Amino acid sequence: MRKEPGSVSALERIGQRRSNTLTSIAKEAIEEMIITGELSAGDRINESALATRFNISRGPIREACRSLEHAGLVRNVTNQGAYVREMKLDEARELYEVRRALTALVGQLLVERASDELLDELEQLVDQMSKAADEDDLDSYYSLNLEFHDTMMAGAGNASLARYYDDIVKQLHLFRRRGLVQRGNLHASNAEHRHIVEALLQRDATAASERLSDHVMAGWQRMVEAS
Amino acid sequence: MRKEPGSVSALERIGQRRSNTLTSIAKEAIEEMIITGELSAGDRINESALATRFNISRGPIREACRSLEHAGLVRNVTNQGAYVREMKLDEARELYEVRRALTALVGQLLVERASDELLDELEQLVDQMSKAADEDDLDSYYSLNLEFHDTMMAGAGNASLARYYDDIVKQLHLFRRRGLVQRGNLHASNAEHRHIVEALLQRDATAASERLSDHVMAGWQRMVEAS
DNA sequence: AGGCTCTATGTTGTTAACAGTTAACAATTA
DNA sequence: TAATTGTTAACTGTTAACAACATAGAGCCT
Repeated sequence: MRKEPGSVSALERIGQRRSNTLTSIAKEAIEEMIITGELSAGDRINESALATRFNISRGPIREACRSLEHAGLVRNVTNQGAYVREMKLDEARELYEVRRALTALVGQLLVERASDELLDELEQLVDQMSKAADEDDLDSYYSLNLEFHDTMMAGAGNASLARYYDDIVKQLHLFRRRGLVQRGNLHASNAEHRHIVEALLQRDATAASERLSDHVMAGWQRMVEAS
Repeated sequence: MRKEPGSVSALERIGQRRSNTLTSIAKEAIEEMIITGELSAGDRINESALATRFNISRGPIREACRSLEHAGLVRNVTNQGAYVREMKLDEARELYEVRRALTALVGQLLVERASDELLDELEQLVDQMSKAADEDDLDSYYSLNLEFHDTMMAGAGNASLARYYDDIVKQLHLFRRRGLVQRGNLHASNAEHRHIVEALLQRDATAASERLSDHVMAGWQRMVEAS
């Protein structure tokens, strides 16, 4: 078997496999296609087409789809194939409710377990986000926001929780009503962040979980209103 | 077109044939083997052996294992195969924390959405459990307890939440320190149930979620202490 | 004995081919 | 024209075979 020069990134990774199996590579590739929107909700996933595109056989792709099915990103219909899951409004609301509960738990755990250094870090991130908001730098705000939530999740020290949370966030990408964060909402959103960090600094579990809960639901409102 | 006596089930049979792919059958079979303990934590799942045992080929079994991997019941190691997941104490504690958060959410949702009829039903179940506890009828208590929690979950009206909850409960079967409910604990456990229903009847969201939360963690304590 | 290489065997990863189903389209009929 | 019926092409479900890898054990050396 020889390597062709102009191959896509996925193809390259297939070439240099040793620890990674084709299934896991296919899974990540398809997952990324879904999250980036290259495949959008309702689209059919053609096994043969994907297989030839990746220069592999259908087996690994079928396995990947099974995994993604349980992750809620793909829907398998017998004799008809795999479709990218369509996320209705009600389903998204359901997921946001679960997200809210998990986020509240993060708050409780952080109050118990967060080191002072981690809280410092969170404060700094809020400051940086404030600056980004002032400058209307949406990209920076977006990635800082991600880092803020990742830092909190890491501090909670519960890997299962983190996995479920990631799962839900990925599924919510299927509910695209555009605009993740609207311009005018940046300061409002960050005010909530600051409020959250204050509760954490005071080691107030009730306040922390309540404010995180509110933050999630406010995000839901912002998303829905930006229809 | 006339209706034949036996043709009523034709549509059903077609529907079953549609939904029953070998993969889904294998998945349910393996899942059951894991939950019942026929396969216990750490056991290796031999694809070929299972395939010959089920009289099918390895393909569907591999797909089933991929699905179960994402469900947290199976662990896949490259070039080495699938193992039944081993659940360490810390992982079980993590899952119980998530379970606690989800259960608290059930309480909040029930306060908002539960019909009076459903609350009646819950009250009756508590009474029946009390009777079963008096008679030391462990089996009855066990199934009533299941029904109690299922009823609450159904009343919460959130299918995603229910799926995640089920997932977690299935995983926790891998953490077998025997004794699900100890004899002496039946009345204690049911007192918590009654306490929960009271909060629901008063439509007190805070109390309901707090008591459900406590109930889960008490269950964890009972399980750990029954080492 | 203890440790090493090397072979043999079984198991997994991957592929290709076959069989059954679906869906779209052409052909037929009224 | 509209509806129904063949017909075909494409796709999925499943299987069987091949290649790559891992493990256990025999034999060998020190």
